[in-house]
Amino acid sequence: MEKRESSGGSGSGDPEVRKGPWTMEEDLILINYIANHGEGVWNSLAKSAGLKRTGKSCRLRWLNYLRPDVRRGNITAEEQLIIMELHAKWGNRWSKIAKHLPGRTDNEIKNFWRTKIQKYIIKQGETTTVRSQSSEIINDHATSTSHVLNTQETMEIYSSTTSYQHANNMDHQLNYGNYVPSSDSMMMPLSVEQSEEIGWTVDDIWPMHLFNGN
DNA sequence: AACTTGATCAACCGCTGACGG
DNA sequence: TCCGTCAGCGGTTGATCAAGT
Repeated sequence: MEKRESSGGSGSGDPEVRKGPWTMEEDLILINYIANHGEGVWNSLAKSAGLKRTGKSCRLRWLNYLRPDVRRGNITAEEQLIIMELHAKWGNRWSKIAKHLPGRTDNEIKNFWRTKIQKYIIKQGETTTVRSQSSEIINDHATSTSHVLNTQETMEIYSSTTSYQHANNMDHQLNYGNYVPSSDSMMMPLSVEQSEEIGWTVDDIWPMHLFNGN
């Protein structure tokens, strides 16, 4: 990795371009700048803000982490159902899937799929018929009733398909955390507990940026 | 307690399509 | 039409942490 600067014309030739994890200071600069000037052309934004980052990096950081409407924390059972259903329909169109999960990013959904679901499916061996099959069943449950599924029910649905028959084994891997059945559960805000173990979080930054004036 | 292994996720890379000159 | 720039997307990597031995 890191053999050369980013492609696609969005990279700068600047040898001083910073890479790697973002610092709190960088986050603050980016948040403040966007709060004052809005999102714009990312390359010029990065320069104007005084960040030694590529526009691409700034955009990614903003979209995946700093945006105020980014919802962090565990993927709920309901969200998982949606992900599986849409993935069955569209495949790896993560951004498209993410549009149906308010507050979730394509990166997050992609990671979730790869680390949880795909791994499980690979274990089961086959995939193709699985998706449509589970999708149909999920559709039945999700659209024909107003009832919101809880974790147990979600797993039962998966278990009812031949290929997801061991899905109960996922239970210990999938941490549904504070899933709260609600007609609007997709919009449930992130709880404090969900991010408390990180040294600093976006929650720390947003109030700070407000106090920074502007 | 020390080491190994596996899981998670932020961030990067490379590609593609849209758009404007 | 061609070319350069940019945003956006999907795949991949690597750091970190937790669990297991």
